[in-house]
Amino acid sequence: MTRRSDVLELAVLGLLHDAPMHGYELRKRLIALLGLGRALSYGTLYPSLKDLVARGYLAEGTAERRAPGGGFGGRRGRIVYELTSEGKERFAELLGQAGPSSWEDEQFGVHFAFFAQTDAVVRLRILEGRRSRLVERLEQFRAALQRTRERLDAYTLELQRHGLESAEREVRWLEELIDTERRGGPGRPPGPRRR
Amino acid sequence: MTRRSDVLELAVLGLLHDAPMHGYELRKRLIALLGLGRALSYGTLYPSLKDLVARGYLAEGTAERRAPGGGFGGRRGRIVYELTSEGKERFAELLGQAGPSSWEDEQFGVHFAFFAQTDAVVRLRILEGRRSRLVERLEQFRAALQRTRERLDAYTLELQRHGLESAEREVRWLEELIDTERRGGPGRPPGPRRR
DNA sequence: CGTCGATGTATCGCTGCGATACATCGCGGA
DNA sequence: TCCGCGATGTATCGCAGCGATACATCGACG
Repeated sequence: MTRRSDVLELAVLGLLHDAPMHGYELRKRLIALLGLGRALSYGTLYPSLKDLVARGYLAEGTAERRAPGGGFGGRRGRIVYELTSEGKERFAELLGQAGPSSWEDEQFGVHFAFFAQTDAVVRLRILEGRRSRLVERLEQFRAALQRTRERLDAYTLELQRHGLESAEREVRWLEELIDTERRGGPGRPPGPRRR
Repeated sequence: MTRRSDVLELAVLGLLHDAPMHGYELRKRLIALLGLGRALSYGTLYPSLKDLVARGYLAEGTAERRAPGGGFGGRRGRIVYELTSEGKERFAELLGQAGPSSWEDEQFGVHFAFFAQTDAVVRLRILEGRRSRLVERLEQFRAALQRTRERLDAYTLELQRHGLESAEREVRWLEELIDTERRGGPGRPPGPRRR
């Protein structure tokens, strides 16, 4: 499962939790947040927003935007989306989940992005789940490589080597994060942090 | 542009260039080749194969596979796909192209995978195109980060930092490849290579 | 005053992904 | 002996969502 819209639900709720926004702005933030190379399409975003409104998690507000000269002016004003209280509950609920879906590729990024608002126990569970997921993939990959090594030309071999190295580095990064997490996390250690 | 099927066209042609294969096997190889985390669906592969057959690049051969005991046995035998001579020409044509599409994310991987069969000039052009594409992305990313740095919490910051570092490493990798390429490439220096 | 690029909302066609169905094979265990 | 199960294998269907496009307003710049 884990449709694109699932990722979107958490991300949108999270972004709007900080401040109300309209679609265009939301889209830019989402792309930055998710590190999407491929741009997120409006054909994905707007239907998703409509769905969230229909489910009662978002409210649409129309911000007046009239031409200084007046007249009838601003037809088609911008639409500002805002979290309802149900939306806030839903966000908290999603943040509390730490199942397999939380550490699949795309979901992980979003969950991580909101770690500052996430419970420490959940954070750790997600990081560890993600790590074992990656390690598992790594094993499989190494095994496959082993089986076909002698059949490969220099370029293919280099490509595989590079892929393997990236994956290993990813695991090491996670391990450091887990370690930091266990001794208090980067966010809020006992003493208050500056700004 | 650059639909999934475009990537598939080159990849399929390239894999079948080495040896005829049936769909199931082809799919496994494609996934390994493209480093696809998300599995390539048959709903993508089979229609694509049909299209290639219709365009005359592939020929379908049915390999008999009857039960030892005989009988009517092998209904629905496996279908072996094989490159036609037009297919070979098409493959060579695609390998010779070095346009922007060759160094976009997914296309680049496939092109790289067949570098051993690619002309040295084209190889270099693709590598350099890819590099400047990545550098460009990097710049944008850095600028965006600069603009929002102080608004970010520790976790988001760490995520961005990690993304940036990965991208930088990717560029360095490409630079090494370009360098190697300029002094003769890993594949075929003057002397002949074993096997 | 014109126009150009950024901001902004919205929809439509078609690609291709996930799920599923169906069939045969070799294997290990009751 | 034969049953079940997982791997091998071909095939299609629903529908999510991506790319393209249309349309409108804005500020900036010459």
